Amino acid sequence: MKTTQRYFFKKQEKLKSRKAISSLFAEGQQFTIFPIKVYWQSATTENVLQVGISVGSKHFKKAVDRNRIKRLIREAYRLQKNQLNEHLIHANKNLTFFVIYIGKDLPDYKEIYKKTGMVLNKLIALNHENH
RNA sequence: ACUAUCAGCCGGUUAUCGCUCCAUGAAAAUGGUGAGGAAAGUCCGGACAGCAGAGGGCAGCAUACCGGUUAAGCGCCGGCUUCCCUGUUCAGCAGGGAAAGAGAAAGUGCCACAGAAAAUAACUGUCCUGAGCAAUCGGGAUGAGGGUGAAAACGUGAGGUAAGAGCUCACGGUAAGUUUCAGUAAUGAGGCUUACGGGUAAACCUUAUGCGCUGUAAUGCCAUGUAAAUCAGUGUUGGAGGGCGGCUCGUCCGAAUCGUCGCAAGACGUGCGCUGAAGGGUAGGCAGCUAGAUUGUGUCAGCAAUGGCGCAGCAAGAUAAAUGAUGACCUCCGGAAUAUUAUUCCGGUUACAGAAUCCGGCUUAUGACUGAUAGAUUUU
RNA sequence: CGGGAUGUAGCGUAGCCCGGUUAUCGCGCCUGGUUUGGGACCAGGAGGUCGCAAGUUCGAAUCUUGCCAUCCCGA
Repeated sequence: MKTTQRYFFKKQEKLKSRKAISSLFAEGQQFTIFPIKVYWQSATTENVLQVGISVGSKHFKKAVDRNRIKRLIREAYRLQKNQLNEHLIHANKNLTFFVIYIGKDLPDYKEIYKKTGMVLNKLIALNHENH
């Protein structure tokens, strides 16, 4: 896979199954890098990486703000996920995780980019330990 | 220059990376496509879908000046009446605005405090009269004067009377009935008769008109399931239960029997109906799902809302839910410097806000610019 | 997407149906007393745009309408 310089984020990479999400909340592990909270779960079956993004409607009442935050996180994830993906291919692992924005203020793109990078590094580290 | 209202309008091009859907393709990929005036609130009205449909009565809900408009409406347009403001004038007229604008003269209730009394009025008063030396007390008539209050029993004047009173009369006001004219109608202008009985219906209510219920998480199909399964109660044909969605009348539907014991009545088991318990499965795909009371424009009819006809166009369909990120240039705005035309630099290019079945309205949120109308102040 | 309920002092509540005189109660708060001091107790007091706005009425926490916020239910 030398053509990983392309930064896709296709439908298959989104976490869409209602069942999978509820089991993730029930059984998955979690950590927080403010203002982002992550639930994650890994297994050693197929090589699949799926992610879901959400913003609580308690702090952001308007759909415009929620959509904006989700778009920013998605963009940041898209540009930085390749390292995580390569690591998973090497380890032959399956990872699903769910990102929740728990801050109260509208962030700007640079901050989100930085924090998302930290989250992904932490996920890599955690999976390395587990292995 | 400021404020208010109404109408229009939401920057453009391009590069890199990326997303939804569609088409082509074996695939890689290529091409096309992609959010508003409110997409919002869910306040009205429909379309569409499912369920239920022999009906009567009651209850419930909604609407409430008149006409038009529309698929429909608590919307919109035009008119009427009442009220408010402004101007002119002293009769009203003109302009603007508001109205949940049927009925209080069908009935019931309520009207705090104050006041004699808050709706079959009588504290003080006035008059007549009886008792008494007198002060005063008793009987009757009356509803004019008095203060209170948001509201006080048609108004003014005259007659009348023991004192008074719409008790009578003149003028005026309001309401009801009837009638003439104008108007499609609400209503207006008059005639005649009768009455004068406060407010509140966003208190109960009355009258008239209309109304089945549930909503795309509707609904249909497919997939999944030891599941037409298990346990308990109850009924089994003068009958459990159910429908006509609230109640009732009336009416209709409605289960299956068989075996054993017994002379029979009946008992037990089984099947079926109803109710409940415990438990199991799916919470995934497809359809519904976007071409329609459609959008733009011209013209005709109409005071207008709106409608007819012609021409051109096709304009999101996601489902943990696409329409994004970073730059560049142009345009526009603001500031600073050089400078008076202009150039350079810096900052901004946005408010409210994101489709979720689809339409027509209403309500609410909103920045900049352009145009129109109205208002007031300052400067010249 | 559809449906429903509730907003009253810092907190929890009554009053709302059927409008009326200074808006109720408990905890908390403040002041004073009691105590060596604190707590408890006693006495007194403050604190309310009744979620916001408009309307009906002589008069609105209460009735009506429109907004705002919070909470709940539904395949």
